Amino acid sequence: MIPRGPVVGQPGRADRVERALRGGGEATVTPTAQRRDARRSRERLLAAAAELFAERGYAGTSLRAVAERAGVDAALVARYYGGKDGLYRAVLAADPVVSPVVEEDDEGDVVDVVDDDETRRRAADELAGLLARTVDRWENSPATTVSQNVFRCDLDDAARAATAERVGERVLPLLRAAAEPPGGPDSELRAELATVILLGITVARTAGTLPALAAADPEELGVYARALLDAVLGCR
Amino acid sequence: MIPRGPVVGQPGRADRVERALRGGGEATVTPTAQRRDARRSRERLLAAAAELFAERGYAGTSLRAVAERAGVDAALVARYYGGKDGLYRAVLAADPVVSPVVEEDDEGDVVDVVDDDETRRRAADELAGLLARTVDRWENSPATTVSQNVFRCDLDDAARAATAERVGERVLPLLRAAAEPPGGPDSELRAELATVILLGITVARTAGTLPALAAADPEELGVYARALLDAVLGCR
DNA sequence: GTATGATGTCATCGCACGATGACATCGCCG
DNA sequence: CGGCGATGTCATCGTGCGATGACATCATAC
Repeated sequence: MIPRGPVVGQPGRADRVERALRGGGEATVTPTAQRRDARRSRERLLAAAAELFAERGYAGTSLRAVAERAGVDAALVARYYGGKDGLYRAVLAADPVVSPVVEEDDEGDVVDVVDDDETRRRAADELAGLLARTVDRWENSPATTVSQNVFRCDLDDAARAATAERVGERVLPLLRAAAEPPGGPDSELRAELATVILLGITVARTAGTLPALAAADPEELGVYARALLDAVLGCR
Repeated sequence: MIPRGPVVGQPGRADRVERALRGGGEATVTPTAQRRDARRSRERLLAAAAELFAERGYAGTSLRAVAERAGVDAALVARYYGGKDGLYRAVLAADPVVSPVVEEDDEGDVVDVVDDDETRRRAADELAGLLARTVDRWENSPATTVSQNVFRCDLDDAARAATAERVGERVLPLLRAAAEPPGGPDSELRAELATVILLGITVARTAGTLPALAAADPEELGVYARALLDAVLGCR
């Protein structure tokens, strides 16, 4: 194709109608209604990237596809995340791994905690909660990128480290605390084996290669998962 | 770059010295010594592809890299396998998933069998054998492509079907036979859960994101795996 | 009203990839 | 010897990708 110079009159055609419609009611709260909202663009890019990286992997996901799903121009990835790598890192950093613990504190705010100090005391309760959240993910949501990454052998060092960090924050503490005897010789190995069980079921279910697993009732699956966790963690 | 026509005198410089050296001793058995051996080229391509697909995944593996590792020209992939897809399918079809059963029959030939008829009768032995072969893989070899694919969510339908077929041939029959009661209501689900445990440990170990799992002694890991298989399959 | 920084859009660059076909070389058969 | 099919080699094509910078548009400050 022959290179053309800039074209006048075409770009950025100032959708005043749409803008008037969308920005209508909330002028004082958010003067910048829909368009020209950097935070919104960043968040939409992050959400679209989280979906696509989980569905198609890093190499299989193009920035153009992410931008299209986000309804945003692909060049904004470079502006807000520095490039594909930065976007991927942001996705890993925001990955919940398992469904967040949603509790309301005294003021009614929603908080998401994996309480590291009290875990040992309430180990049994916490384990049951983790299992419930995992079963919840089996019901509703596909496996996240971090969960999948635990079983991916093609990660570079940075991605592997970020994955390990997220699993270490979100999953391992509870399982470590539930391993009996606490602090025993193999407690770390047993916690990681429990991770393989929980996340392995999650990921294999999303992958869909094992038909009975993909079709199984999540509650029934939870019963088996509980038995397996007890077997490896030594709870009874 | 300006297109150039064919260059005379350069290509195919007839390494007579190397050929004479390598083909030296076995003229009658294999007249075509090293060069010009289609079978060898095919096999080297397949072996290199199996390594690289397992290390870097499908999208992360280039045909040029496969050809380089195989010591072969990249165009031969098209000739012998029709393209990248065909090469990948060939790798899946040849994937042993777990280390092959090596037995010697009466004539001393080496055979690799997963005996489907006798499995039920010898279920316990077979399960122990499968576990031993899996532990052996933990000692020596990285997880194969099929094993990894059980936990990959970015497969197309053909790759998923091929993966399911290989797992169904090589792993599931033994675990199905070991599920108690045999043919019970959840035997299929339990066999698939056992697959997730065995292959999940294998793949996560190769992935290297969980440090204690990656560093664990294979024999000790085998003890835990055995307990988990017993828990889900109902053997005791 | 105008200057300025923030935000969004577009065209294009260079690169790596898979695929392809033309051509060279070899071994064999008559 | 001469033809021919099998095998190997090379150059190149088209494509899609990530990255980049020039430019347009908007919101706000003054």
